[in-house]
Amino acid sequence: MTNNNHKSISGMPSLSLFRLSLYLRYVKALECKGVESVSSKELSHRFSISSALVRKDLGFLGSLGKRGVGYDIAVLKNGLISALGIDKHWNVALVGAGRLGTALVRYTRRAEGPFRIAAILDKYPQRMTKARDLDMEVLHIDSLPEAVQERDIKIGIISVPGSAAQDVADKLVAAGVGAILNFAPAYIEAPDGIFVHNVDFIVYLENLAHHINTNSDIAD
Amino acid sequence: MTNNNHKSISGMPSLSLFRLSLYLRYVKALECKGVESVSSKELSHRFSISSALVRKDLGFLGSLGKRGVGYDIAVLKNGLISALGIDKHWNVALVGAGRLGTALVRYTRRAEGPFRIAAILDKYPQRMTKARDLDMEVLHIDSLPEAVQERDIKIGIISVPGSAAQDVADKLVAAGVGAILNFAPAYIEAPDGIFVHNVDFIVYLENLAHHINTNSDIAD
DNA sequence: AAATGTGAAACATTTCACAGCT
DNA sequence: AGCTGTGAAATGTTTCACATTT
Repeated sequence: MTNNNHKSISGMPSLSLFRLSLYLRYVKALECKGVESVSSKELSHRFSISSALVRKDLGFLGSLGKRGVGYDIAVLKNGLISALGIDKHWNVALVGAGRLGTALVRYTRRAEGPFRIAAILDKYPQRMTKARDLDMEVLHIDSLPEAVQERDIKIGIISVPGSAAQDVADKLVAAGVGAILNFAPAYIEAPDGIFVHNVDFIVYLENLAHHINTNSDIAD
Repeated sequence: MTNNNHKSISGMPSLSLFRLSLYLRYVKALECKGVESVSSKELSHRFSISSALVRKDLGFLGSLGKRGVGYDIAVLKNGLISALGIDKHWNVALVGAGRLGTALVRYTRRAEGPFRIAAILDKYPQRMTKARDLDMEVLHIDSLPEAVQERDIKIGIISVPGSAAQDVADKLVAAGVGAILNFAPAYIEAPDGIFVHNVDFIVYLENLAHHINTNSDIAD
């Protein structure tokens, strides 16, 4: 009975995948409290969705639940970790050692999860005094290819100014990463097969502005 | 012919709304270059979507295009700004003046958009030496209600540790904000009518890990 | 009795295809 | 000729409803 078999769930809706991460964090919290099992109903309340949707989401992991009982915390946690592909460590390169980049490095370390900042790079490594307390050398961006190869880096994080973002993305792709998380205020693209998430602060604020305007007419 | 009439597009798909922000940034860039008009085809290429979808999205703003020609840049820009509800300034409160918070403040200022950080708050304002170069007093979190009232703050940004996030969210809601942007590693909830975006770094990384695993079998 | 797992229905979003302007 | 705007079809996602299991 191996549990090393990566499920590799390709047909899962992308929103389901995001929710799996939320479930995992909640399940971990329950585990810390010593809880032994959880129902789709409890999860549905926590995240304001329907219990049927929770069951559909968890159905992608296989039949992990017990009818009449619920989901065993340990089984569910393992299933989620396996489905998310975080049952091993992932080395990450962070490009842009400014304030945001430094915050992200510290944040990743504190999370103590499967993600390791294996390299920090910048165009001006010597100027990055902000990053000094990170206990890690800031490399010049030109050493990206070697860093990615030698340190088996699969994911790149971009925290440079918007004007430099696409260029950095191209370099990350050329160096061989498989996915990019972009925090710069620019929509970047990558070739097929390279996954990109553009996380744009201003886009979220604009979204909220619209919602406030539309919902409750607080217009002036 | 007023152009102050807020369109208040309620029935727009939420993904369309996000794309409007992307279109706006691109349209602004074209405007700077002196371009006069743009087609749905060009926009569709830029964002790797179908041109029909672009036209559907822009259709929510009204019939702004000219058949056989395309969309006038100035007209489109105004339409997007109006639809997004950013044809006026929005005062924002940022809670959590650590590294991430400081980065977000500077980022917002640099963007020179409609969003103004009108108050920065923290549980330990005096300790926030990182925020010193922001040229703004860091207030104690207890003065949130007065700050929100006096400064007409409609949006709250949370950049505190995950354990404090829901508590801060509750305080923001009590103080009267209409929407919350949460960067803390916690899924926070708010009453109906208050919009929340949970932007969770780790969730994005887990998502990418899954995609890499699923797509190209780099699994050892 | 309680909760899962799942087809089928309902709903939402995207693409297709083409009529209608410029 | 070129491009928008838009019903209709296709696709994707969520909810419903209930048989099934503990």
